[in-house]
Amino acid sequence: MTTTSRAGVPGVPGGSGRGPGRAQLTERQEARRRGILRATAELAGRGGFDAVQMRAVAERAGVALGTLYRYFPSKIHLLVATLQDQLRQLHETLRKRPPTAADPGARVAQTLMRAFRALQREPLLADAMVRALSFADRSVSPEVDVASRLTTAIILDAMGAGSRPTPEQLSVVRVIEHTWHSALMTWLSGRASIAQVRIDIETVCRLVDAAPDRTPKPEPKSR
Amino acid sequence: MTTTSRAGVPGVPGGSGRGPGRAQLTERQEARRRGILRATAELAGRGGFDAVQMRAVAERAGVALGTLYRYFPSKIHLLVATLQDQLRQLHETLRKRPPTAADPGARVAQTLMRAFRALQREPLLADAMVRALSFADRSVSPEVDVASRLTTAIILDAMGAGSRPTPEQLSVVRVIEHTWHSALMTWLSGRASIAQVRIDIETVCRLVDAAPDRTPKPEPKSR
DNA sequence: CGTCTGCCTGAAACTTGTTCTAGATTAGCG
DNA sequence: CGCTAATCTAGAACAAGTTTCAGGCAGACG
Repeated sequence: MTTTSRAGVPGVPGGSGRGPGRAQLTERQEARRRGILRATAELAGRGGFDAVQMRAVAERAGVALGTLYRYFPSKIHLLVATLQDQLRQLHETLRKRPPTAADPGARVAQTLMRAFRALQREPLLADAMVRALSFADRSVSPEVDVASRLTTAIILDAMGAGSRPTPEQLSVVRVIEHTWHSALMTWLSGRASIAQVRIDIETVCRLVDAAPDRTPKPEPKSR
Repeated sequence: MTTTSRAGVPGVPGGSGRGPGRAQLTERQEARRRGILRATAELAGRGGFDAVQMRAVAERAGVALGTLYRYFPSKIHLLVATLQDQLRQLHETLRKRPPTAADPGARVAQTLMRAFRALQREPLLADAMVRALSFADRSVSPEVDVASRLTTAIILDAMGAGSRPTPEQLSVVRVIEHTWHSALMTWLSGRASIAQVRIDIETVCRLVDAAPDRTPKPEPKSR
């Protein structure tokens, strides 16, 4: 249970003797991986977290159960990878059609509400991904971190914070992210309405305009 | 799967023909319930979420597995009930020694940091409770709602918002709660440091002092 | 061409949450 | 006291995530 990552044992298919960095997959392997993620998204979209059953994913993707586990060491890893996929798509879309509001805070709110509407179109898929994200333990930290960084990038883009956000701004972004995830969860579990989620998002986004774009104090902190 | 709550079938021991409200338990049953919760907290404190295994809880509490399930219809229910317990204790403690800071926002931050330090003393118990809370689906909504209301009450107390908080204040409290839960999760999964959690809490608490204590419109709400 | 190493398959096994069943106990009540 | 309904116990059974194993296949390399 929660074996974390094994040392030298092949984790991802191609991850044995290759370089220590990103394991790079062959053509067929890349296709297999995509097929697994597609099967996952389909199942999740139809029945939410519970419908994403490892045997079902393997069968639908046309791979053996053991192979599925070789690509994704747990159901949580699988769903977090799916989330990463969706976030990358969203980031792409947003890059093409950026938010239009004047204030940075309003732009962030607009962006998040757009994402929220996208999730409302596939509530069961959203359920699966968000539940996985919040259930993830330490063994999934690296993957969750990637997802978190993607979300941060999306919010920073909306703020127009440029390439060097202040620590102040980063704190605000973290708080926005916290609110976003948690508000989403309350909506998914039926304890908050869509309107309430909007209010929460707008409330927390007020912090953005209160945070200075560039702090006028150039003192370097020692960590 | 996720059978939600059955209609007339006995859910809690005493919940068959009695009044429609809270099922009230006999002496022995109340003791049994407490014993189960104690066993749960002990196991959680020693090994976190994974160590709270239903068979182990039943054995340690000296009840049969079926009985455990009669009292708490799932592992998640069990852990959320444990959380409710802890929140009630915390609320009690805080009532005796309220935060001392001058500004409402600072008082809230002080209160949450005190709670955070308490959790740091039992990180594995915290892990179990928070993971359960965030993994809870619709079938646990009522119980999660109780926990949420307890948290809200604690924060409102710290704000000194009196008995009639404004909708504005309630939104801010919800956002604080979101941040609190999510920041806790990032800490528990090792993706954020204690210092970072403090910063996030302090950041979000800035919203408190920006929200009006009493809106200048004295219209009474019907409710 | 033959071999070798690593990847993939199919299937069984194991773990833990959850459900079910049959019988023993208990509590309330006439 | 004896009856009845609810509760509790022990244990099997089931479901889904995860692990393991024996063997097949394919490309790399001599």
